[in-house]
Amino acid sequence: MKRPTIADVARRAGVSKGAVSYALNGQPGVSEATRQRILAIAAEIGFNPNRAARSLSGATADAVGLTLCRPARTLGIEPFFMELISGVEAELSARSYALTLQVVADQEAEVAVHRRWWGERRVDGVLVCDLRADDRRVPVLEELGLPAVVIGGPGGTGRLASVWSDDAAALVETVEYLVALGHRRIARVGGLPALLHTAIRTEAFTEACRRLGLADAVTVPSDYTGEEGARATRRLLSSAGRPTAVIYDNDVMAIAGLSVAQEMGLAVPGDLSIVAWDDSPLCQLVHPPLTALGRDIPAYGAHAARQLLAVIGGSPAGQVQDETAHLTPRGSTAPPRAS
Amino acid sequence: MKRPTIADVARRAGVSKGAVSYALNGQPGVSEATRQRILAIAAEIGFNPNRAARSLSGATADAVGLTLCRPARTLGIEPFFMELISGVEAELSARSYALTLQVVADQEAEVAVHRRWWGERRVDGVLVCDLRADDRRVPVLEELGLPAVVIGGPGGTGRLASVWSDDAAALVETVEYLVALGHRRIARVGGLPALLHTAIRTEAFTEACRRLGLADAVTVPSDYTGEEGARATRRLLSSAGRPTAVIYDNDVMAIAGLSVAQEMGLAVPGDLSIVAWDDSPLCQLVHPPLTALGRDIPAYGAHAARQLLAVIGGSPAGQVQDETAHLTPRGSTAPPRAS
DNA sequence: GCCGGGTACTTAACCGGGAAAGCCGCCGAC
DNA sequence: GTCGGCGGCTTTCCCGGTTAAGTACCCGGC
Repeated sequence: MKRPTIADVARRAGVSKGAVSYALNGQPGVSEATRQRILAIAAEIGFNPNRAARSLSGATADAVGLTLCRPARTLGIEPFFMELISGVEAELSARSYALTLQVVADQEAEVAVHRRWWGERRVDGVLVCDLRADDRRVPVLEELGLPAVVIGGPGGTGRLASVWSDDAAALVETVEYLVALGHRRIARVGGLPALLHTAIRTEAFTEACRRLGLADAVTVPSDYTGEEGARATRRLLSSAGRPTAVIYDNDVMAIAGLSVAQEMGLAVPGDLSIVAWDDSPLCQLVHPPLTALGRDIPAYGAHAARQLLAVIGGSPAGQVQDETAHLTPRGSTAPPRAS
Repeated sequence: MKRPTIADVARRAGVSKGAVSYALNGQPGVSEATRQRILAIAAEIGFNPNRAARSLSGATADAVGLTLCRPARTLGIEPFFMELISGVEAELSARSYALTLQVVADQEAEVAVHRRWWGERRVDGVLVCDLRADDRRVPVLEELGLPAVVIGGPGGTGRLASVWSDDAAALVETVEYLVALGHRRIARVGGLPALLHTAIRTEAFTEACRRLGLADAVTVPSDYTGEEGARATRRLLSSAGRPTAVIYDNDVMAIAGLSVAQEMGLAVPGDLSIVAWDDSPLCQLVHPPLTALGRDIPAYGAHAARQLLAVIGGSPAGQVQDETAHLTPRGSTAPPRAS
């Protein structure tokens, strides 16, 4: 089945391909009658302009790129990315932009992909996830002049646009809530230490605990997997002066932590309160349901996509603050049992 | 920052762009010395051939498409798709193919996307998920002649290539295992009834139960969400002659079912055995850990991608059978308590 | 009756590669 | 010494759109 070109439409309409181009793109230069005739013929034979030809003369690829730098296992287990992609996609497809996805092994590979995409003009811009401290992708993107929106921050995004959420505020709110319940020994199981938002959360946690006069604010680093979350929890719960509340940097680790507590004979929330970051439906499926810090991730993705399209369109790079995660108290948090 | 073209390389090398093209593509027609000089210059100035220009003359987009037709919420919660994408991506990026992703609302939209992609030559082929009985996408793809690989089956794929896994065999194995443990009342919480693999599983379940002489093989339809899984479980466990074992079509529903059982005061596995389909890490995070039917999903995706590249390359469309899911017994299954 | 100006087109150049065809100089064969 | 053939290029055209520049025609005004 061969695909019709603009020349086929032109021939059927008895006009030149220039006229067809004007008609299809809503440009002046053809009469209304001719325009309608051309549109009808194009629809009838199922004409779609060849994207390559259009890109070649127009210099726009009508596609944006997203690279994911996580191993397959943690990519699958975290609802975050798929929800983010849904949101990004909803925004992009409404404007007929395509999303090109690439899973990479490390930042080196990611930078190489960015360079290639830009050189090939395969994408008009990229979305950047998992920002790190002194992220090497930022200077490269600035140097290339490749439109980009960083999903994360604040800070560390150079002159690039970004969409960020105030994780520090959310964490402070959580610590204050736990302290209000009567907790004095609060620990945290953090995400990958290399990621900037982990550092931001750790800093905020430490600071909030000090301000509220809590003894030691332990953060155990982890990698978002259930195994690591379980291991970290075991370590915390086995220590002398074990915490009465633990905050987890994602829901999977929180669920693993809940299991460990139960396996060690500790009642949740009686002996241990648990708070999860990322309020996926999983939090409501376990017993007790988890108190969680949640926000609208698809909307986050949609905002990032919208901002990227704006940057591609020439708008100045801004730092857009998205909704702050809010705490939904459920059955996993309660005042600590008097000991 | 402007991007170098083949003409820039040619000028620097003091040859024509034809010569550069031959040199870069490993064609005969240039001396080895010239080829090396051109390659060095291209690398030095960071030349990448413009993908649009190459597509325009070569008629290949070097990209494949994947459409996902699920609401954002269930997309996020199911590790399946993200793992599948990881596998697809690994295979594609090894061959420098890009993956273009689109999330659509329904099959109508999906067909429209396929037509557009093909007309625009944006992709060289597509992967098709969530096959339905009498799937309307199949005849359209056949008519368009768009290379495609269906992820699912067997059956219903027309003349399209497919990669499938023998869900019926896996389900039979599971039923036989439960019967061997002593269960006589087994129920199932199924996935979306419209999906072909749900129908295949339901058919196999009913047939296996009849063959083994089990009274009634109830399948309660659901939609893969935890809420629906919980509701279905409540219904099953409230009925007279309630089942002693339940098989769930995904792990999220199984976890929800486990919660419901515990909330109703039933011991798992003492009063109720639970088997989950899709053995994600979540299955090992709950108490008791779930007996699950698992297989290597990234590999499944990689096989599909490899087959699609073969079909694009002109190989005849074949039906490739992938690994059958295997049962990993864990703590959620045991002989039923004598009642 | 001729000119100016707008409308409705056509023509042709261009985007950046790929590749067929052409050209030139050199070598060996007869 | 002349011709064929080949290596190593260059020239040219092509892919399928967009768009600047050109053209034919019509209409109104003076």
